[in-house]
Amino acid sequence: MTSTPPRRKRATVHDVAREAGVSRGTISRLLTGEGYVSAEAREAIEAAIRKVGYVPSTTARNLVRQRTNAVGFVVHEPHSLFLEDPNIGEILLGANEALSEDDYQMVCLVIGSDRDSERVARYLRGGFVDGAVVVSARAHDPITAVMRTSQLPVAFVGHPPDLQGQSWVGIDNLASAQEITARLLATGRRRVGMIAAALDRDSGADRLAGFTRALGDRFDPALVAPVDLYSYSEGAAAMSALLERAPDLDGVFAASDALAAGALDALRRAGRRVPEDVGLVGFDDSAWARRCTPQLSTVVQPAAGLGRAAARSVLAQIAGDQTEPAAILLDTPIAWRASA
Amino acid sequence: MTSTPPRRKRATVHDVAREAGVSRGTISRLLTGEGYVSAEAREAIEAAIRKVGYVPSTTARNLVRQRTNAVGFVVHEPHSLFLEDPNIGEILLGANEALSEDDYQMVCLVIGSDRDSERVARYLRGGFVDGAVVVSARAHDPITAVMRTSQLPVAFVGHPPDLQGQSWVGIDNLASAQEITARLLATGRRRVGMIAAALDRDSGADRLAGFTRALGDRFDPALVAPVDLYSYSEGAAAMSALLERAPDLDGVFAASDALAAGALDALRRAGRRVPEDVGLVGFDDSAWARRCTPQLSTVVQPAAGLGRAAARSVLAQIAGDQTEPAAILLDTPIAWRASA
DNA sequence: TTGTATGCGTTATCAA
DNA sequence: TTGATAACGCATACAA
Repeated sequence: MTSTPPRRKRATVHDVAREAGVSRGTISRLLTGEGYVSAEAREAIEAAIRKVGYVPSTTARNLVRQRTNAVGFVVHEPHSLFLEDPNIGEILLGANEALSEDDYQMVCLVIGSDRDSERVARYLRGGFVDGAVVVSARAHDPITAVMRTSQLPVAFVGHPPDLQGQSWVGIDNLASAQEITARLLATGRRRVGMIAAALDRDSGADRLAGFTRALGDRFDPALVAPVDLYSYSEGAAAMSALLERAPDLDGVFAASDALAAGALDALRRAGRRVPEDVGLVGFDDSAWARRCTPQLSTVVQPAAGLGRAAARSVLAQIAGDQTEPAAILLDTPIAWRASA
Repeated sequence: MTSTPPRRKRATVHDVAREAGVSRGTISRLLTGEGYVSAEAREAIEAAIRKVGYVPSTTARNLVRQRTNAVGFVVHEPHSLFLEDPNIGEILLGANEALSEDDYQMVCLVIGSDRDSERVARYLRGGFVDGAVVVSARAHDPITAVMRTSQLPVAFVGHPPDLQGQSWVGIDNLASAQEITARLLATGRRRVGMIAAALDRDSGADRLAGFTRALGDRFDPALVAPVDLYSYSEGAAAMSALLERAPDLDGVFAASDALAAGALDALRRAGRRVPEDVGLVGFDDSAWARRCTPQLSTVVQPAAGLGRAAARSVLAQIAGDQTEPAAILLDTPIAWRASA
């Protein structure tokens, strides 16, 4: 035995053909399931395949078929958003499920830097995939432009503001924020604040708008604490700041459950009881919501459903069934628990 | 405007050649940076490329070059492990970073079903990637066998028991579990239990072994509560069960921070103070650890480092720099905080 | 039912 | 410095 393994060259149809004593065409027909292959030919081929250890080259097949049966799942990851956002994992699983049903391979591409961004763009346009699901894109992300100019079927989860003529799926952030705020007000709270986040994305801006609308005349801009990310620590910090500015606060709408969880701890540290002194509601119904004590009242975001819907849209576009760009809105029930 | 967009066929080198009035060879040399192309040729080509909207076909390029400059990142996802395990995200990011530095594209493939498993196997063996990082594989996962028979460069994060002749990176679960248990004992605890998880993986089994070894004669099997997943809810349930069996418990080692967080809540509900009545330590130093009150004392798992090391190993194998299978162990310092 | 020939869009080799 | 031409490994239309 030499120390370097022989690293055999991979076997090709050619090798199988020679071994089985048939032509390459016959083999191809067998593998693609086109039919028209005799029982004896089939057996000879199958034996030969095992013997030479043949595995079809997807690359070559893709080239001639002009499609890959793969769909990209592109996730932007500005500052570990990928880790903090509990929705992305669910969206990914939902998309994978839908693609898997049609025997499409999901390839997840994460963009963590400008360099990644360019490489992913090359990958997408280079014919590696037949379409893409893009999640958590922000305004002016280069990938948005790439998807516009390339002819690739695409569906966005959430819609970056500069979207045009492309499909997206999402929820009605404004309406659901308005609804849960109204519900919080209905418990008798008089001084209600909000921890807003990611105002440069539609989700963030719309949730704030919904909050504002629900409050109407009672809206007080001083009771809004804007932060960058939907994270636990930002929630705690914002809550402390809010309490400092308005000690008489008796209700809070946090733009995500992670923020709410942070806020909850900050409230506890400040000696406020929830829900007795302060009513608290969140958004997402992520794992956070049930983990908190008391459990959070929150807007249920159908994350897996979003992934599925986006994937299905891409598949429909690939199949030619969906030629017009579509906007799909999914329902967002409210889970009313103990925090308000 | 018709309702169906014209969906132009993509331009090829051929088109560019005709437009620029040069041969395909010259274009190829320009694009691949081989040199030997005159200034005027370059300009003509660049103009032509813009005009016809040419984008090189990665598929065709891969076929002739016999490599893709892509590396797979395979993650098994039995029952939403992907969502619960905070390490995977970090590992992924670390791997992506290392691959990105060498201008390799990371493609993340998630296996959520048997069907996925087969498709991913095809994808991997079909020449779609030059190598793969495999994370959280269990014993007898089909993918492990696939990686063995295919000649693909691979590095596992953690090592499934039936690994042979393949590289892996990990931590010394046994030693670090032993160390933190000893440290817990050093605080004067006399009745120390453990919440063990995922005993069918090396990580889970080794952590239990380390715990056992640290306790020596004092080890009492009745104080071990085994669960399936490293999850918050399993931790809470296991802690309750443990308290029922052994009310005099004064110390707990949870096999992960998520478990510890669940245990913490269960302890609190049972009226036990941490760390006064019960000392609690975890494992991972994930976001959970700092989020708990009190913050968890825990073993620091270098998740991003694991991803980087695995990716580097694969890159080295692709480059031919690493011909022998290697086992790489990373350090695991202990973060001693307030929970014990 | 099978074999043959051509094409998929590149890169690489060699003359020119 | 450039241009023809042969791979790369497979699918497929067509002839047998």
